[in-house]
Amino acid sequence: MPELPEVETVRRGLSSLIIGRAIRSVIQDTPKSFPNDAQTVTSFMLQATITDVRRRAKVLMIDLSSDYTLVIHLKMTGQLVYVGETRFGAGHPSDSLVNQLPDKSTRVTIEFVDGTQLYFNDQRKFGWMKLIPTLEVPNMDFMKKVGPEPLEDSFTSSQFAERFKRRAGTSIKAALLDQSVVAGVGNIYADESLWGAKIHPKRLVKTITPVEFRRLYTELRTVMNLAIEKGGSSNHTYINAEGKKGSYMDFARVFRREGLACPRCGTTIIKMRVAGRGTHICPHCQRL
DNA sequence: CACTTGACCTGTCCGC
DNA sequence: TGCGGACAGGTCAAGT
Repeated sequence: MPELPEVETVRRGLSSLIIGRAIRSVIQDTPKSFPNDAQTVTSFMLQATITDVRRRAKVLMIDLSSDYTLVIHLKMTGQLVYVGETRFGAGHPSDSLVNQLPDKSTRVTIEFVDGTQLYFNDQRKFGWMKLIPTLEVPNMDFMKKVGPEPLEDSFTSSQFAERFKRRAGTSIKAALLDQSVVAGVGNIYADESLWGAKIHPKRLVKTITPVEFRRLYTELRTVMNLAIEKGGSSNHTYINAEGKKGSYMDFARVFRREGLACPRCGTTIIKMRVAGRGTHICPHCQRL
């Protein structure tokens, strides 16, 4: 699923919902989704309290009072959904999504001492959560190689352009999706920002001009900030920590809009394959 | 080293 | 209505 804006939306939701709660029990029904052994889970999760919820790139980190951290990657179809006191309550009819959990895609259930639950659901089982000493998290291979956060105030346009030099021979779309170049960009916001910057996704990195890099930097940040404001993008799988969908797709300009008019020039948007991914462009605004 | 492709999984949609 | 294949918002391990 989730790219930076969706993961950030989940982080914000979880932050307000689970910090301060103590864990009563953990059910891991697939080792693939949660590889730690039961002994480690018992020792460092049970009775521990959630102290913080952080994000780096597309990875979530739930810090525990035991000085361990649950590191979580949702990959394509992962969800973290909190079901609290409102289960069967006024705002949630008994057939609503959160009242149907756990379901067949539930991989991990964390129950808190107050009786509320956090579910990790993942239809395709690509996602994972791992329990790691908090101090070890920065030493994970992923953390060591991932690129800078694109929405940090300190991240400049010139740093952005500089990061791409290592991928000079590949397409701009493949480079944008490379997490070691810039953190958190996935298929939706790659397409949306390339459209905004009027750059064809197959253009080789080495042919992108400084002016184009500057436009791409600005568009990427604008699109991602808007997406966070709208609670992310939802297909049939993505939901936030409260089980609700995001509305960015109502604002998307090319992504999954093939056959519709480009909002800038009216040309019909087409879908193609770039870097092995479905890719949406306006063939008039974005030329090779 | 840089680059591309296939693999990991399950479910859904589309064409025959 | 059934079946095969392509495809899905992500990353790795392989291959060239």
